[in-house]
Amino acid sequence: MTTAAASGRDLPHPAREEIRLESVLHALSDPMRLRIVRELAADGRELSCSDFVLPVTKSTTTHHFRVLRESGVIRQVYRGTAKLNGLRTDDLDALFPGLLDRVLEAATRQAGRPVP
Amino acid sequence: MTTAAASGRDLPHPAREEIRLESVLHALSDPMRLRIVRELAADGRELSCSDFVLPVTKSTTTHHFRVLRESGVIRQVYRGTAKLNGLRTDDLDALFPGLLDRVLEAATRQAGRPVP
DNA sequence: GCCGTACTACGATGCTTATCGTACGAGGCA
DNA sequence: TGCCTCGTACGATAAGCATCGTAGTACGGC
Repeated sequence: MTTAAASGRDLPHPAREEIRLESVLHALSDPMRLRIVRELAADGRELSCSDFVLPVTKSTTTHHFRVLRESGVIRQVYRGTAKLNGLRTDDLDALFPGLLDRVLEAATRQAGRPVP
Repeated sequence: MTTAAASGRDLPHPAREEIRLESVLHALSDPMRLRIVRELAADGRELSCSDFVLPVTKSTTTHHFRVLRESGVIRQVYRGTAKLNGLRTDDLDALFPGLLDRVLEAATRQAGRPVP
């Protein structure tokens, strides 16, 4: 846990045992959100929302990040004016072992290349 | 191919290479459809629609089977008055190795028991 | 204190979808 | 042939959701 002194308010996340498989699958079934998750996985670090260049407006981006957070796929922490996003790999692997990895692998296969 | 003499018309299925990960995830993200898929996997055989006892009407059931077929998750074949449904495990495993198994495993874990 | 950046909240919009009911077609069986 | 079962088609409905634009809040830097 290197969540060193995240300044500011914090956002509602589902606890590990509240994460529902159906919600996770639904969150991952949107191309834009799958893309976000792939980039997060590829980078490994926590990224701010503005690190993502998506072909939608900022409000739509906010919406997608919210869906990902509320489904338990990502964790969001305010850090000053930025908001850092990280995959909840620990929780997801504990609940659904291997699932996230297979989805990411499947996405890469389908795209024919690793994430840009 | 043991598709022995399925009587009657046949239904439109996506070819293997047309199956999209997002569509599969979306198909599996509905509780009713995930339940259908779990029962199909648990049984192993091809089941007719009426083998499923779902808390929805028949038209809704038809709709869910159609979504599963059009996303490439199941294969449907008419057999007299019945329609047999089988998982496309071969195609799914070829495209997205391990994905279906992990989803099924995750569903079982979450339900706390194998499919009824 | 003021400004700019990062993100949010809210309302609108149009599309998708999960659900139902009813009416219909296809095939087995008496 | 006529009936029953299985499943479909179609229309309706209500909810969900992906998207946008605008207006607003929080925070860091000047």
